[in-house]
Amino acid sequence: MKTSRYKTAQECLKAHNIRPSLHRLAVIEYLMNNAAHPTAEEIFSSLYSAIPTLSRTTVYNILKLLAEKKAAISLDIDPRQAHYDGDTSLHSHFICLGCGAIEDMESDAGLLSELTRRKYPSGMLVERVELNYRGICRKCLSKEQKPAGAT
Amino acid sequence: MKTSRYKTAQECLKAHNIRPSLHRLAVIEYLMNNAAHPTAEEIFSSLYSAIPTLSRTTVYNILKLLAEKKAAISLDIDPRQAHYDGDTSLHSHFICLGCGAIEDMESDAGLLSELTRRKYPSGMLVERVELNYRGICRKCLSKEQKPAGAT
DNA sequence: CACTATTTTTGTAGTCATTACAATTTAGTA
DNA sequence: TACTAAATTGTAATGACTACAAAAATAGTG
Repeated sequence: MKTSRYKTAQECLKAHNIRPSLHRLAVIEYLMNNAAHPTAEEIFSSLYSAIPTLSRTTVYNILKLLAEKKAAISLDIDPRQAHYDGDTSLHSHFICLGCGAIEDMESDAGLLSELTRRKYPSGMLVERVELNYRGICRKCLSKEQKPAGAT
Repeated sequence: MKTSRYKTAQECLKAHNIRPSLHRLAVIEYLMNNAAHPTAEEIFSSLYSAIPTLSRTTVYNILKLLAEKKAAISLDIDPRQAHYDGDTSLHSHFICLGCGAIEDMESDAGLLSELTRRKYPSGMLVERVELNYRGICRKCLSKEQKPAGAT
C-alpha cells in the first residue's frame, strides 16, 4: 500500500533517468507529497511562492517529461485540464461528481494487473488499463443530507 | 451484444425526453450509426454537407444535452477533445496509442456492473465505472512488423 | 580558470476545443 | 394571426496547452 516507491525526489528522478534540476526536484517532490492529483496550474501556483522565478511553461515541460519517463501519470479524467499523479503503482481513481475531488482506490491492483496481462481476442497489445469510478464522495453525501431534511 | 437499444433516432430521443428537432435527430442518428466515437468537430463536418445551415455551436449544445439526458456518453479519453458514444450500454474502451482509434470492448459488461454495484469501504456512492485499455491495436501492430524486418 | 557545448528555463505569441451570450429563427398553441 | 417558449445561430471570449526562439544555467574539457 505504498504511496510512492521512492523515499526522495532525487531517488525517483535518478531511477527514471531524469537529470535532477532544482525545478524538477520541486515538481516531483510536490507530486510525491500530494495525493490530491493536482493540475499544472495548481503545481505552478503552489511552487511559485517558494520559487518566484518559476515559469508556467517550465511546469508544463517538466510534467510532460515526467509522464514520458513514467515518473508520473497524466490523468485523462477531467475534460477541462490534466491532473497528475506521482503514484505510479497500479491503482484506480474515484472522481466525485459533486466536488471534483479525486481519491485513490488502492484495492484494485490485482484486478488491474490481471486485466493488463489478459489475452484479448481482437489481438491488440494492451499496455495499461485505467479504471475510474465516478459518483458522490462521502463528504458531499453528508452535505446533501443535512440541509435538506425532507425531500 | 446490441450496439444500441433503440431502433430509430426518434425512439431514442423520446425515451430520454428530448424533443426531436431535425438537428437532434441528425446528431443522435450519426452517433447510433457510428462506432468510431466521433468528436464534436467530426460530427459537425460530417453533417454539414447535408445540413448546410448547421452551426458548430448547435452540435456542441446537442451533445451536451444528449450527455445530460444520458442518451449518449461523453468520453474523457483524449486530452485534446471529447469523444462521444451513442452506445450507452455497459462496455469499456480500447484506445490505440499509435493511431488513436477507439474500439468498444463489449466483454466487460459483467465486470462493470459488478464494480458499480459493489459496496466500497470509504462510503462513497459509485454511480458509474469506466474502464479504458490503452495499447497498440492490431492494425498498428501489423504495420510495425512489416516495414522493419529485423529488430 | 576560461571557454564552449549542451541542457534547462523563460516569456510571449499562438492554437484550438469549448463556452457565453445575445440575436434570430422556428415550433407550439390559443 | 399573434404570442410564448424552445431551438439555433454566429461571434466573441475563455482557458489549457504548445511552439519557439532567446536567455540563463550547467557540465565538460583543455
